[in-house]
Amino acid sequence: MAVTTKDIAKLAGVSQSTVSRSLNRSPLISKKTQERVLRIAKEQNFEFNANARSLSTNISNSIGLIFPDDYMEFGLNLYFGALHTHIRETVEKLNYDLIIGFEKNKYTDTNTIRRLVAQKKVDGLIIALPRINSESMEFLSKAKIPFIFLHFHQVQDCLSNTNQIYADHLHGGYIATKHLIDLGHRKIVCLSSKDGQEFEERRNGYIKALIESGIAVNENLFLFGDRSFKSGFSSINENLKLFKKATALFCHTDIMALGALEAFKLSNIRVPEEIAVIGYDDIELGNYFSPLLTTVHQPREEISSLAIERLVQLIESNPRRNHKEIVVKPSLVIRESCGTKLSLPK
Amino acid sequence: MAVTTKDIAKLAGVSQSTVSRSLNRSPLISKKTQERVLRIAKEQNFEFNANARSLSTNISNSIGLIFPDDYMEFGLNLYFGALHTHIRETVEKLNYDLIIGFEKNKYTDTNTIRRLVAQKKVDGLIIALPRINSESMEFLSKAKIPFIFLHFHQVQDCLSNTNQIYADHLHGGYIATKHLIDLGHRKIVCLSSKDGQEFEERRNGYIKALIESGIAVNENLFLFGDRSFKSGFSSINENLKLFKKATALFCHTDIMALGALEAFKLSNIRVPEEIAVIGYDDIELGNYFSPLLTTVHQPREEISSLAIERLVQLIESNPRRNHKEIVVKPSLVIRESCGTKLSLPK
DNA sequence: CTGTTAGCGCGTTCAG
DNA sequence: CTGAACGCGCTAACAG
Repeated sequence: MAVTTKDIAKLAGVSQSTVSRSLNRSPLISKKTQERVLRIAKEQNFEFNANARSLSTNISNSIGLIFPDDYMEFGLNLYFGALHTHIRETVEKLNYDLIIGFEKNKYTDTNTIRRLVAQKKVDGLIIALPRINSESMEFLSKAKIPFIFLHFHQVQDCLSNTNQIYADHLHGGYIATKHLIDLGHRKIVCLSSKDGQEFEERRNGYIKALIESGIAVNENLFLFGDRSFKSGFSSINENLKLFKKATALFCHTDIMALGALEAFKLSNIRVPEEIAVIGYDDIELGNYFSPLLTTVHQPREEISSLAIERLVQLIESNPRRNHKEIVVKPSLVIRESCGTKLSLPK
Repeated sequence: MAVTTKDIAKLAGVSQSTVSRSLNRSPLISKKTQERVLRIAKEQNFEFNANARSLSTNISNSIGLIFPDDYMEFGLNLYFGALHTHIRETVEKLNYDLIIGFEKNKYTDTNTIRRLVAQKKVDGLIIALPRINSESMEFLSKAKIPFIFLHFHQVQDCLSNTNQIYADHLHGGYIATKHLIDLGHRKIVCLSSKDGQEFEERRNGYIKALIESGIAVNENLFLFGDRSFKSGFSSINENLKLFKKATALFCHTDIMALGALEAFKLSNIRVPEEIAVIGYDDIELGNYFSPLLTTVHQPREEISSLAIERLVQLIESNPRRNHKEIVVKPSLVIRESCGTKLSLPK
C-alpha cells in the first residue's frame, strides 16, 4: 500500500540502494540521480517506514519521557505541565518523537523504562522522578542507553555517575529567605513538605540564610504540608497563632502559597501589610490573584532544553560519555505579596 | 547485544519460529515446550524488538495524540492537562504507548499527523484540535488508519462521516443558564469567546434557556474574552456598569470565571450576594478559592476513556467501520458562587 | 505440533 | 558512482 524505496527505485529506473542512498544524502551519489530520486520521492509523498529503518539502524528517533505517577495531584501539574511543554518544544525542534510514560504500568505491573528500552522504542530517556526505583536503575546501568534525570536531583550513591539536570533548590530557599530578611523580617515561618529531596534542600537554604544573618533557627516556625493548595490553606488556618509573632511566610510551593493567601484572606489578615508571603515555583497562576505572588522562579525552560539537547547529543555521538550534573540557579520574582519595601517588624 | 528469539531458540533447543509461536501463545504449540520457552525467555529478560515486530505485522502498538499548539495558553492546560492524564490512564490500561505531538512541526514545517501515520509509528490517532486543517484531513481520508476527534466537534461537511467524541456544549450552556434562571435571575451576562465552535454552542444553550423561560435575549449582555483569566478579569472590570442591572454572570470558562471573581472582589462586589457567577469546565482550581465556583462539569474522563477504547476497538477489529459520534452530557456542579437559594432580583 | 522458508522495508557491505 | 545481495528480528505461510 504505502510507497517504499523499492517503488521509487522502479519509477526512477535505479536500484533500491541508490534510492536509499539518495534519500539519505549519501555523497556517493551523483547530483543528478539524487535530484531525480528526491523529486520522485516527493511526488509520491514518500516517507520512510520508521520500523524498517529502526530495525536496521537500531535508531528509533524517539525519546521517552518518564513522569511521576502523581503529577496530577497536589497541583503538581501546574509545574509539570509547563515542564512538559518546554520538553515538547525542544524535542520538536530536534526532530524527535516523544513517548510519554510512567515508571511502571500499574495494570500490567510492567516496568515501562525497561520495556521501552528493551523493545527499542526509544533512543534515550528523560527521567523526571523524585527517586528512581532500584529495578529501573539496575536495568539502566546495564543497558547502554543514554538517560538524563530531570528536575529531581537523585542523591543515592550509586547514581553519582549519571547525567542530572536540576535546579539549585538550596539556593532557591536561600534567596527567598534572604529577600524576606532584607525586608526586615526576623520571624519567618517555613511551610515545606516532608517528602522530596528538593524540599529538604529548600529548608537548608532557608536555614543557611537565617544563620548567615545571625537569626536563630526556631523549630516552631516549621510547618509541613503535602504541597497542595488545601494543605497550604489548612496549615495556615490551623496555625494562625504563629502569626501573632511571625511576620513572614515562606511556602515551598506556589500552590501552597495561594492556599495560604486564601487562609489569610478569610481571617482578614492583610498580605503583605501584616504578613509577607513568598512562594516557590513561579507558576503562571501566581500572576493572577491579588496580591500577586512574589516567588522563586524555577528555571524550567532552561533545564528542559538543556536536558533534551544534552540527551540528543549523547544519542547522536555515543563517544563522549562524560557524565555530568548541571545545576541551574533559580531566581527571585518580586511582585506584591512581600511588599516592595521594608515592612515594619512587630 | 539484546536477546532475540533466535537466542532463545538456541537455548531451548527449538527453532526460532517455535519460540515466536510460544511467546505469542499460539495454540499450535504443546503446553510443554511453550512453558519451557516462556521460562527461558523470562530468565533471559527477553523483550520483543518492537521495530521488527511492527515491520512484519504492520502494527506499532502506539497511539498518536494530537493536541492544539496553544494548549498551554489561556489557562487551557488546566483543562487539557486533565484530559491528557485521563487519556494516558486508559492508554496504559489497554497497553499501548502514547506519542504526543502537535499538528505540525513548526521548525521543519512538517505535518506531524501525516508523518506519524506514513512512517507507521502509530496505529491510530486521537485528534483534539478545534479544527483540523484540510491537508491533514485529506491525508487521513485516504489513509486507512482509525482516528477519532476528541473534545472538539468538527462541523465541516466533509467530516460528517468521522468518529467524534465530544461533550454537548449546547446542553452545558443550557443547564448553566437554567440554573441561574431557576435561582430567580433574569438579566444574565454571558461572557464567552469568539473563537471556537464550542463557545458558540454554549451561547446557543444560553439563548435556548432564556427563550424557554420567556426572557428576551439582550445583545448588550454578551461579552467576549479570549478564555484566559486576564480576559475574564478585564471583561468584567471594564463593564462594571452592566452589573448595575444584571444580577448574574455565566462565564464560558472556569478560568475566566475566576478572573471575573477577582474583578468583583477588587470592586467590593460580593459574590453570590450581589452577583451570581457560574463557570464552565469544572477545573480543580474552582474548588479552591472562596466563593467556591459553581460550574458545569465537562465529562473529560468519560470522553477520554470512550475515545481510547473506541479507537483501540477500531484498531484491533478493522471490519466494523461504522463511524459514529458520541455526545456526552455535561452536568451541573453546584457550589457557592451562585448562592444555593433564590437571590433577590433587583 | 514443529521446522524451513520467505518476506516486511531499509541500510550496508562488496563488487564492478 | 551504482547495483546485487545480505541481514536487522519477527511473523506467517507451507511442509512435514
